Amino acid sequence: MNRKVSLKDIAQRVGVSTTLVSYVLNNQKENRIKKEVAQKIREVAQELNYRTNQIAKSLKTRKTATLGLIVADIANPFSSSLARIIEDEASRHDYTVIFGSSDENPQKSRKLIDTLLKRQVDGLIIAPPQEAESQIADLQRQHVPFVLIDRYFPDLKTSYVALDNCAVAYSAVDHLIAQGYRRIGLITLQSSLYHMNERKRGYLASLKDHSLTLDKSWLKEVPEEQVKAETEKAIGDLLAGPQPVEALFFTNNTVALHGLKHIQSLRLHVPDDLAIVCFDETDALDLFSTPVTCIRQPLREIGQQATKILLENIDKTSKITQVNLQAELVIRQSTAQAVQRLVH
Amino acid sequence: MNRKVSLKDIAQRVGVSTTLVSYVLNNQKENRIKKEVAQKIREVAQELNYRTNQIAKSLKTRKTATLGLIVADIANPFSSSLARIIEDEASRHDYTVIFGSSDENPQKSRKLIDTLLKRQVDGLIIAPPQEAESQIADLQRQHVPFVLIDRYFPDLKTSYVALDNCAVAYSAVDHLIAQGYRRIGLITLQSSLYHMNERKRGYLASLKDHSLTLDKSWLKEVPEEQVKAETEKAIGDLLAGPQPVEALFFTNNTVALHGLKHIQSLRLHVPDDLAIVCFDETDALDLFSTPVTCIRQPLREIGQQATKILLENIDKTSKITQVNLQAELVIRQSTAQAVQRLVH
DNA sequence: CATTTTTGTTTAATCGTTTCAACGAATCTT
DNA sequence: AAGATTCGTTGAAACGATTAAACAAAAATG
Repeated sequence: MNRKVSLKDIAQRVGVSTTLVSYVLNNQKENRIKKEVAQKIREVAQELNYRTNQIAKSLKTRKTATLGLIVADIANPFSSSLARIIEDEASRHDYTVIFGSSDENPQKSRKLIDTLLKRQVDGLIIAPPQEAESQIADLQRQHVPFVLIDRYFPDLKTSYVALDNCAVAYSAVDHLIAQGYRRIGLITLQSSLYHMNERKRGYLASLKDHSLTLDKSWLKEVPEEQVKAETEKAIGDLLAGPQPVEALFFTNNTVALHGLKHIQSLRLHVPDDLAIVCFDETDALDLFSTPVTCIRQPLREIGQQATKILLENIDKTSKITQVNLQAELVIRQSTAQAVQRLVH
Repeated sequence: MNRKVSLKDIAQRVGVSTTLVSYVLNNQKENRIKKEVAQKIREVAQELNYRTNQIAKSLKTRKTATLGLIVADIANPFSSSLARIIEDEASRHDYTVIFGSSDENPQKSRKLIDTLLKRQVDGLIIAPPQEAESQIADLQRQHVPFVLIDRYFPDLKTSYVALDNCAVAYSAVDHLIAQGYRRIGLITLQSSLYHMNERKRGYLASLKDHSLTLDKSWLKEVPEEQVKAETEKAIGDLLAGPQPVEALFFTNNTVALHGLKHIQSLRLHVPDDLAIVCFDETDALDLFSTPVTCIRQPLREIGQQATKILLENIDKTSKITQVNLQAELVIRQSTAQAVQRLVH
């Protein structure tokens, strides 16, 4: 095919050295270079439709102006919304983003990190899956600039931007109790990840602080591989028997989506038959019959902070920044007073 | 910081040339190289935690093993689902993906294309925005391998993977008519894009073929910038007056989402008060009170075909491949017989 | 006018790979 | 045993940019 236009091509055409062309196109040594020559170089560059070979530039400068982003699944609205924010933030600083989905799988995550580092990304933003602690520790050992988002490992001194998951889960359950609900179920993902367990911890702590007896069977952990089927089963279990739960707390958007679909298909009335709180605010929730009380994560803040911290770590000295953000409990109809419920 | 390990480092450590190290690590000239030396090189590479500098390799080989992906908005589930499929497909061939969102804006799109080409991506997968025809023509002139997805320009002889939008829109309206609906409204985006107009065309053609008089006011085109407010206004208009529409056809997921939310808030009963068909099947639809009849795009097929065509175009001769896929009309409760409706 | 300074430009090394061509040594021909 | 092959390895030139250092030519200085 037709070889791409290089500095050399422009240099030859104008009759100068590539150095000069480089200086002109990078606006360097401006006061030194003759106006007419600079002008001519720019004209020819334009005319030949010259485009910097960023690969060559990167090799020389050891900077790719590229960030690597590893999320659980780019098709999940949580990940893709975050990706969009990070893209915009990166772009404002003339960085581009290479991404990959780990599927919550540590092998994939390791492979992705390797691929991205081979490509010499300047830094990484990672939502690490389970059992990725050693990979992250490796990164640190190799002095790779990175920031964790959404999840982190409390035993590792790394930069991260995450929520105070325990606190917001606590407040959600608090709210349910204040609304008069007593038998409150939790449906969460079976996971060793800290952030998920923090959500569980918040739930348990709230129940305990209100001296509510906890029925162990109210806490359902569904395996990652069978979310839909297992969530449906969990709901069935929680509603069966003489003492069904009065409220349900879903700890992430996947569980929530499947759960709500199932509740819909069971023709349960929310909140009359069952009150609902969801972690994560997604577009989908708006179509549910009853407006759903949910925990709104400050996605913009997470994405922007993560990018900011990473960029700082890239061109300055590497210091560790840990950001814990507050999430907001958005109260809607799905957790209306249990009293009202009785009036019905 | 600590410089990265290079071939040279391994070569020095083993006491051979970088050439030999390169051969060994790339599994070349295997029959020529002494087993023990190869073994030793591999050991040292492992020990030093060597990672190919893909940038240097790319400069030399003129291949980056990277695809550029330009979508309208990675945060939109349509785009992100497609992105995920393309990611997987690319990854199977050891390619990675750099992405960018154009926001339906030709300036952004042009800038993105430029950025990605500077980074020497081997090819592009693009969902082009309005007024991007000239950019695409430029790409063609520069012999850049690319494939358009979702949208294309009928006047341009380029590779693309898209739907037969007219046909599936026609069949959707056909279905509504068969179900007994006569006054059928369309809410679409104001756009010069061919695929959007094809959807409109299918709607009009179906009405015409069934000799239904078309009230011009049934066709609402909402501007991209004010989708929510304008969609709500359009629904208001269509339902006002003595002859409100009996059915509504939304031509994309954004309009559909806002539309359904509004219908929900108006406490309209679907399909009794209003039948609904949506373009695009998204998770969100499942939470709507009535299961929604919708047009399911073969996303996997689109993503896989696009990637396949692009990869073929990259390493072989460039030929133009145009793929028109059929979409599926998934019939659900939201378009139940109008007869049933009257029985109520 | 000789010297220094400034101006405008170029030479050449470098980034970390790949890969062709060349090489000496060992082995095979005949 | 001399020449031709094969074996195992290396030298060196790319790829396309950046950039420190060098360099003439012109201008300023005393």
